[in-house]
Amino acid sequence: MAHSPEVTSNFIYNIISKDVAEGKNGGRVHTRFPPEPNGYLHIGHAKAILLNYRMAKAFNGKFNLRFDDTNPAKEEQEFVDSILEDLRWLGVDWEDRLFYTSDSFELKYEFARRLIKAGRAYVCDLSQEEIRQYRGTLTEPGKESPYRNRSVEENLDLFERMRNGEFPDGSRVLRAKIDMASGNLNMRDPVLYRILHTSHHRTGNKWCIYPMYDFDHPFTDALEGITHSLCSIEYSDHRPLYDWVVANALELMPEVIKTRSRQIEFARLNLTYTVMSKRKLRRLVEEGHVFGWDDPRMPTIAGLRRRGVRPSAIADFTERVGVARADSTIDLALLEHCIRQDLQDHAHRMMAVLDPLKVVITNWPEGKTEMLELENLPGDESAGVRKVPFGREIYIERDDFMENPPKSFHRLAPGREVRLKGAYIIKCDEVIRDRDGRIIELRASYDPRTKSGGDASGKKVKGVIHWVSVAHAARITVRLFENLFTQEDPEGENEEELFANLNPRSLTVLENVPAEPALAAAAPGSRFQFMRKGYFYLDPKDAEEGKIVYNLTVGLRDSWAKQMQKGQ
RNA sequence: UGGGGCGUUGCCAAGCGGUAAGGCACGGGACUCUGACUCCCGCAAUCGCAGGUUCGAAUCCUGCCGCCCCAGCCA
Repeated sequence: MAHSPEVTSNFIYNIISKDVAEGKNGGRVHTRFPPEPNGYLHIGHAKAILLNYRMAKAFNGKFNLRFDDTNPAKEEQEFVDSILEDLRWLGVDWEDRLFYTSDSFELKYEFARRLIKAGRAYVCDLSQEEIRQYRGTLTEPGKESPYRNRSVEENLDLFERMRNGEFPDGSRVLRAKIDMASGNLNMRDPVLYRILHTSHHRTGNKWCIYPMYDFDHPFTDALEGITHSLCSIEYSDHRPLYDWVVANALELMPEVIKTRSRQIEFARLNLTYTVMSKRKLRRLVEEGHVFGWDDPRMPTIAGLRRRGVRPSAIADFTERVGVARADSTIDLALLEHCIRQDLQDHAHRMMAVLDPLKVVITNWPEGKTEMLELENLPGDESAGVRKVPFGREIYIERDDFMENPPKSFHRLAPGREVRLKGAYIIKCDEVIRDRDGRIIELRASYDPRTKSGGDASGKKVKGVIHWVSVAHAARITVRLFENLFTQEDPEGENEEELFANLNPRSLTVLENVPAEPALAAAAPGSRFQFMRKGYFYLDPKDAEEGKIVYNLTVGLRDSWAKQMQKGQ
């Protein structure tokens, strides 16, 4: 079993504990995940999703799913569907609480009206460029809009006419009246509503004004009863505005707003050798560097799923990376470790030879086939056994043979013996070459006394290698993957250089790979360990077209290869 | 020259005034019909730096240094 580490304490858990102990919001805990449907979810989102979900669970609270669809120009149904699929696959449960921020546009409109009546919001006619200029800079205060002191009546009238579609895009906005001299730019009369004559994927053409995130998000949190609104660190600067909106909602909309929601920020996940930015991921897809959002090389949930990673591995990983406020980049090796550990006790062992070299066992009778019994999962009898055909000609991996091996090499070499997994011990007698000197075949002899399970020979060999019978081999396609990026920190690279130097070996397709017959008969979506190679996943998407394609999920650790590398 | 954050081993990360958890990576060894898995052992005289408070500081105070984020009618 994949064992989870002790749930180490984290600062968010500590904050929530304290809030509960103090009886805030009646001691309730209610979290949410608020994706914008404008892209696919990636493993960084998984961290956020599971953090929110776990916090709710840990305190016997609730978890909502809410699509943040305040910008119709960027959002699409395709992404809503993919996000839903990914979340279900991850195993989070929002019960009956699937919401869209657009569900409450009407209430927000009313809230905006009350803000106007309270003299805390106004319609501003400044152009986008003027608003920018009036905002000031990081070091200089802004100046007040000339429209800042319009009467409540005029503001109410103008705002209603904005809603009624009387004004073109960009001509007016609704702004909060806060503080143009604030050191925090977010507080310099932030825009609350803008005019957008764009059809929305849910509300159609009902609205032509749409709320901004900073106005919508805190209100919606409070409306849904969210007690702890977890988000990434770049929103820290927005917290005063978040609090401003929640406080006003509580005061001005007491009939529907009861919760004093609180925002807590944490550092987003970064992984070595991969990018998490939505834009760069989109670029990989749109420029055709990968097959799609679900390409197994992508760090998307869909990509990881298609690679063969199980949700339990992602859950384990997101627990192990921890939660903190410091910027960090997690070593890809940790993810790979979690994936291997998760598959270790589940994936049945099979044999396939990725880089075949033929071996003829000269003392094995021509035409004779023996059905050998192999365990599916050594150490776990409940996983059962299977029959694997063995014959006179077999394939072994080319690198399991060395003509002039160092003494530490435990595999096959001229005059040396090795055990064929689950079969017999063979000795290499002869090396056959083509006219170019390339090794094309080995001749070997087997020792009949050494049959696996009943070896009476007393022989001890160091090496055990996998094999596939030539006469019975099924043929499969195998896809091997390497990182898309060769740089450890691609996010920190110059983007054009980054895309000009993508790893040319990120994908290797091996056709006609000899494999034991069971691999061709497996159900789509099956996961196996190809012995001594790695974990592989029978691609369900290709299976729909009748193709048998195995994707590499993650390779096995290989201390021999590591040793060889060191020697060079 | 403004505001908000962050700095604990190669990478993460506990720690919240009482004398540096854990994981990954790495090195060594055992075991092994997967050079996998598993199991042992090793891996921070020190917590960005410098002062100060204290019997005692990674934890408190002061000052430096370094890194990240913010000037969308994006989220």
